[in-house]
Amino acid sequence: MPESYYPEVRALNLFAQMDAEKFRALMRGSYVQNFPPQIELISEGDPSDFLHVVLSGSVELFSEWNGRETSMATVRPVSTFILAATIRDAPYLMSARTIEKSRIALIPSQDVRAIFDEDAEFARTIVAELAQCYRSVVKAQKDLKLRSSLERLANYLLRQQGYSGGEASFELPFEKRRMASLLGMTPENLSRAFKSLQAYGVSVDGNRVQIDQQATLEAFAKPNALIDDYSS
Amino acid sequence: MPESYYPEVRALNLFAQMDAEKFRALMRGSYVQNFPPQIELISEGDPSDFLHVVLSGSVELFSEWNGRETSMATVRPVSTFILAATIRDAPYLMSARTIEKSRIALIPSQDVRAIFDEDAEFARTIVAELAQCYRSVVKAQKDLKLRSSLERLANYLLRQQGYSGGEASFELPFEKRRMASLLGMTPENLSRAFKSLQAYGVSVDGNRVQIDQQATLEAFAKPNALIDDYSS
DNA sequence: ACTTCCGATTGATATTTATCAAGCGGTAAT
DNA sequence: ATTACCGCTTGATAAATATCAATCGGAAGT
Repeated sequence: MPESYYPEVRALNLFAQMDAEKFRALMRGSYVQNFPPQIELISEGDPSDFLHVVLSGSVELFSEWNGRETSMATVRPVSTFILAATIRDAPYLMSARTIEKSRIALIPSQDVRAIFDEDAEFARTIVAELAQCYRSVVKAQKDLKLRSSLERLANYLLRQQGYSGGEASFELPFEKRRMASLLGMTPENLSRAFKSLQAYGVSVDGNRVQIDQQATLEAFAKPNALIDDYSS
Repeated sequence: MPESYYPEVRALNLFAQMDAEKFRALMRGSYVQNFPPQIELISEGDPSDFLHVVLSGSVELFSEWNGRETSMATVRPVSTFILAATIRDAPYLMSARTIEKSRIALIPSQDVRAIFDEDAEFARTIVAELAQCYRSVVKAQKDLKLRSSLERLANYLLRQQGYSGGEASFELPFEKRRMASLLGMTPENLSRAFKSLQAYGVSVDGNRVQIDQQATLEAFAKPNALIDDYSS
């Protein structure tokens, strides 16, 4: 990786605290690349050669089985993905594709494992990141098993509203078909679900959502920190 | 914790490799306790004061929302639970209750975090265990989102068969109502699903399952290493 | 042996969700 | 400007799943 990229990567939480020498060692075998939209970066089942870090753009993690496909998560800057596979030196459980034009850092998995053993500060950061990822999936699973699709959508909208600054009106971050898959429903049902939420003061125009009766929607959605607060 | 318990805990993967001195330090503030069945050990939302290790018996992890409850996982010896909450010093996302009479080791979370910083070997083991947990939840989520309840049951039976040694006949590890919740369905539908699987050579008598047409069942279930192989 | 209890099962029905088919409406290329 | 495309929406229908009510049957206690 050209040294000009170092500061950008260095600024990430994952690398900010680590020893300068170790950081250089880690960067030496790494790449930063620009990818166009819709490029499949990794395929589930492949060996995990690189830890990936999204620097800009966005990436979708998805999985397939028996001809079906589902969206598992979206990764936005600045986050890693497939950290667990890297650590265990195990095959990827999910595939990844760019949603939009994205810059991705690729760090050889074996270097990550080696530096993990040498740099306690780095080890601590890695384990914190991994624990965070784990908790996110647990929350997603609770969302899936405890809520109907309408309840999932209502809470999803409230979360997005929070990310966007809390205003009554905000933009959905991507296409509705992708949202539907992420929420575990079909695009047709997502349409109908939006319609049903009109009763709670939700209106949609393209990607713009407006929540006119915040309290009413919240009374229906019953958001819960142990499911919906992705920061904790 | 009485020193007589040390060897038993020391034998666990999590502690086997760590420095003797550090191990003693970790044990000094710990407990081993026997619990009767159906005791709620922790409640979701509580602060994570102790890392728990199941030494014998079994524990159910479950979650609640809006008056509904779902089983998230079962923990069997010898495994930890709520490791991620311990590491992040964050509230538990799941509650835990004993299924049967169980012996549980309780290790103060702050000691785990302290020793993590001091003992690189321990850190490596912790991170491997955590990565394993993460991958398990991802597999569970793929199972939920990509498969119908009948397909989930079929694959569940094949996995249980594998754990039991691969014979055509084997025992289900616990009550059907708990299985149903784990698989994301109602007890009524689990009953009906078993009936549907008769067409693929599955018969059930109480907790004993018999698979008469292994190939037929597998052709229907289409088990996949990236979902069903919990060892990788 | 009898009763009580409780999980499992069964049947009838309702709800939720998916599928299929058609049409709408914006965008981009010709 | 026109056309083709594609994602979104809508309606009709089917399939999957849940709910409700009743019964069965084994285990535990009397």
